[in-house]
Amino acid sequence: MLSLSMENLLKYIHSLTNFTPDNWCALTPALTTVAFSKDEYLLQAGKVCDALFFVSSGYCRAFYNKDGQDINTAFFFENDIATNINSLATGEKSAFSIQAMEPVTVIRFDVKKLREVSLLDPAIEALGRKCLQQIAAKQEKHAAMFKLMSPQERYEFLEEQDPGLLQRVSLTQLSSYLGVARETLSRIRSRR
Amino acid sequence: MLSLSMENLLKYIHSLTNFTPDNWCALTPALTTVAFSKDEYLLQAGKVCDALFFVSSGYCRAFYNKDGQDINTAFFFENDIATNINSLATGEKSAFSIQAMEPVTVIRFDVKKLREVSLLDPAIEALGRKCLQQIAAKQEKHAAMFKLMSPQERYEFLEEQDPGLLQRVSLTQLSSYLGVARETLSRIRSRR
DNA sequence: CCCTGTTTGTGACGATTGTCACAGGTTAAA
DNA sequence: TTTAACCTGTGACAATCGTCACAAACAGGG
Repeated sequence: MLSLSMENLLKYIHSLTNFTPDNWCALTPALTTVAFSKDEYLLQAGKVCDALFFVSSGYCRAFYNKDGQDINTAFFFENDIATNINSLATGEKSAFSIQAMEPVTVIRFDVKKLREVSLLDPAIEALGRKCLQQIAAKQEKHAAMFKLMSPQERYEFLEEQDPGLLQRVSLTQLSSYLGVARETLSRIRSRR
Repeated sequence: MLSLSMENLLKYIHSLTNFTPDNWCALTPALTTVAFSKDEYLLQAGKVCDALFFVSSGYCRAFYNKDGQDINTAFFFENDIATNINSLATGEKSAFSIQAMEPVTVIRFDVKKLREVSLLDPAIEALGRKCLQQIAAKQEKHAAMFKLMSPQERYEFLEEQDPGLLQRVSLTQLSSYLGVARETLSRIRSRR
């Protein structure tokens, strides 16, 4: 009997790639279900990232700390994958942290074990590539938002593309994600 | 006997992953060497991206067109891989173009053929994943630059991290890459 | 060598945003 | 209910940047 978290993950995997019960069996040794309470860290800046996290419930933020200030660069909701690709690939220390914003349950992919099981089953390698693609695509969208739009346009873009995010993330947290001061975001909201 | 371009590519591949002569033989059917003259398009906005380009000589830019204005989001020099991951993965039309800024020679990876040979040789799938990682890592760096730094800091960051880029890219082209007006970049330069 | 088109530098000015200060609201624990 | 901590709204002001206009420098073709 699968847990609810595992069922969500299985659905997610099937949306990406063909996956047989055998592939699933090969993958499961790399997986563990983990619960984080609010404000706990999934990944701390300065440490090497050695896992991917499939968010099953709750949500997280990724943030850099610049001169004592937090700057959010991503939010991860249900059925998103949170990780630091760079640190994962190179083994360098992570430049940002990932933190639970609510009580969160995730399925943790241990990278070391993932590498082992990838060798045994190429379907897992293929899944890894698909996940990477998803993450890269999400990054590219967010980056394009910054390069092409004014702060106000960025806000309006999110209203269209990701209204759920605006519902769940507080103004203070959202402001740094949009690259503006908290006060400016407050004014953007009030003038509409 | 391998061409110079192919030798460069082989070096690049070996820097990413272990690759046997057999792997190379399996890969070559997906490769062609292509020359572009200055201003020619490797990829046009509105068309679906069906290839990756390994830049062997010369350099290219990726740019969005917003309200008639070009906004550069990446430059690809020798031994970089230029493509649109999103369009490649989803089959959607590309939102940006890739254009030769000098006479350019590339090795073109045909995606359709790449998918065929990946099935035959898992080492090619693994190479694909490594390339994706590289591209995603590069994207993440550039995005972080935008989210964490002021225009002046971005310029100074490039001076440190990528001085070659500043040497080869004209002020006008560079300004949109840094997210500032041409005049502002000129002033940033003059006040140092 | 000159001419033409393109690129770069600079001044003036207005618009947008960040910063600082503080007031009103909300939430959760005592 | 009260209190304290936190989040949000708002005004004033300074700093930064974009826009417009034009001059200077540069590059390539005749």
